[in-house]
Amino acid sequence: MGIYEELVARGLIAQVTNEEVIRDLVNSGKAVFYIGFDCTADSLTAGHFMALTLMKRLQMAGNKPITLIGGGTTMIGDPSGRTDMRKMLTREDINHNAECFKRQMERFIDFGEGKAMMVNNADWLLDLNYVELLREVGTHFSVNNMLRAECYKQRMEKGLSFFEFNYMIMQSYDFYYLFQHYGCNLQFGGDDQWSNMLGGRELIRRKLDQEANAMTITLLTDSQGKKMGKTAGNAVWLDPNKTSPYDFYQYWRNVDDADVMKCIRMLTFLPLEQIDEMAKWEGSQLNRAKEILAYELTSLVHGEEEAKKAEASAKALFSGAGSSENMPSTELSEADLNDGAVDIMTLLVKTGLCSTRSDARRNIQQGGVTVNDEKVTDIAKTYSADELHSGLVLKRGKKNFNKVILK
RNA sequence: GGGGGAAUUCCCGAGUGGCCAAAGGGGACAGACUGUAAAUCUGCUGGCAAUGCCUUCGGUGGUUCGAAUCCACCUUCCCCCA
Repeated sequence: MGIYEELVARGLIAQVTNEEVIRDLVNSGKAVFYIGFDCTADSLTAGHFMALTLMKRLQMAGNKPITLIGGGTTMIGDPSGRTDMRKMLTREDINHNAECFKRQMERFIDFGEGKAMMVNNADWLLDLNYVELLREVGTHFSVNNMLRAECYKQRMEKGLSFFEFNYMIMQSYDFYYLFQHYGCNLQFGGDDQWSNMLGGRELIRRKLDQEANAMTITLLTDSQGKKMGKTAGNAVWLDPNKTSPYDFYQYWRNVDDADVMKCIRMLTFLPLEQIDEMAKWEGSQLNRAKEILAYELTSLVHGEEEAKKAEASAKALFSGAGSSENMPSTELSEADLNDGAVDIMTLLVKTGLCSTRSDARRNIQQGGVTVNDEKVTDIAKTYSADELHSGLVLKRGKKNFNKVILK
């Protein structure tokens, strides 16, 4: 089985421009492909993760990945699939974010001699001359066609500025540029990028009369059709300082039954035979599958050691087995004490378990808070320095823990 | 360029002078049930030194005892005509 067939079996491929050509290219290791990443934040997210693993899979099959950092395109912001304009970022922010991306990507992709490349489209996009670009590139785009593109559909109702409308042209230009300078013959991207990618393919055909291809990756959605990799609108980050390995682990540990196998298939590197075997599991057995998913992904992103720690903490918290030493914790100092003690609401807020004191009060009143496995019912309950010295395990709800300790 | 409309809390959306921290829905959170799942039911959802006080209805200023609600200007967006 070639790598292309494996990608299909894993359900990773959404759309392709020319299946035969793409299959031959990747299976023979002759693809030079790129995926673009716009640096809208200072860390990659779980959403980017699938693209990174795809790069890795293809690289392992002998193909050459080009990771494109969108230092230029981020100046505009992709309107695809969005109902409002992105916040404009300054050049400094973008450069900073690009640096962060770079460091994270190096964990996944082997950038050794000739094995992969990293480029930044700021290098060619920012110096483009407007009138020249219009003459060279603009003539090849039909506004009529662009307006029909799926990626602008939503925006036709809410409004779309000319500024953002140009995003497609920038991305198309990237492909054209990489094709010419680095022999890049394939572009990959999220399924929401399809029209942008076709734009590039079309530009290459019109200007150079040559064929370049594009393939989109299935968007990882949950059983309700929502994009995965987000909790309450917040991204699940790959940066351990923004999303701790424990939280990362928990995110995957908690996916719906309906989504586990899909995630395992699409995101992990486990052999397909093993996955097919697991696909037969049912009911509470799926819990085991979730543990595997969470462990595998945490291990890929944060390393085996962190994955083991996260798993051990989870076991300690949920089943009583294992140690609590790796649980998220908060250190207090004497300065946090008031008359030698701290009240429960302060603790909940200090540990980040509750966002405000009101929030803490509500949680206590609804019976959602325990300390060392004892339910707290009094919002004025206080804990002495002695108790704090030996450490208290605070729990909000069923899944949120934090150990407070007074130094 | 001309004409019309809109901006409300996390989101959608009601509210057109005091009864408004603001209906309803969604989401989030907590409880029950479970398998750290889903579905269902219940509660809850601005903040605080809390039978009260403070901040919030695009922005600034004004009218009024009192403004999300009225007036002026500004900003942004949408629709129609050019």
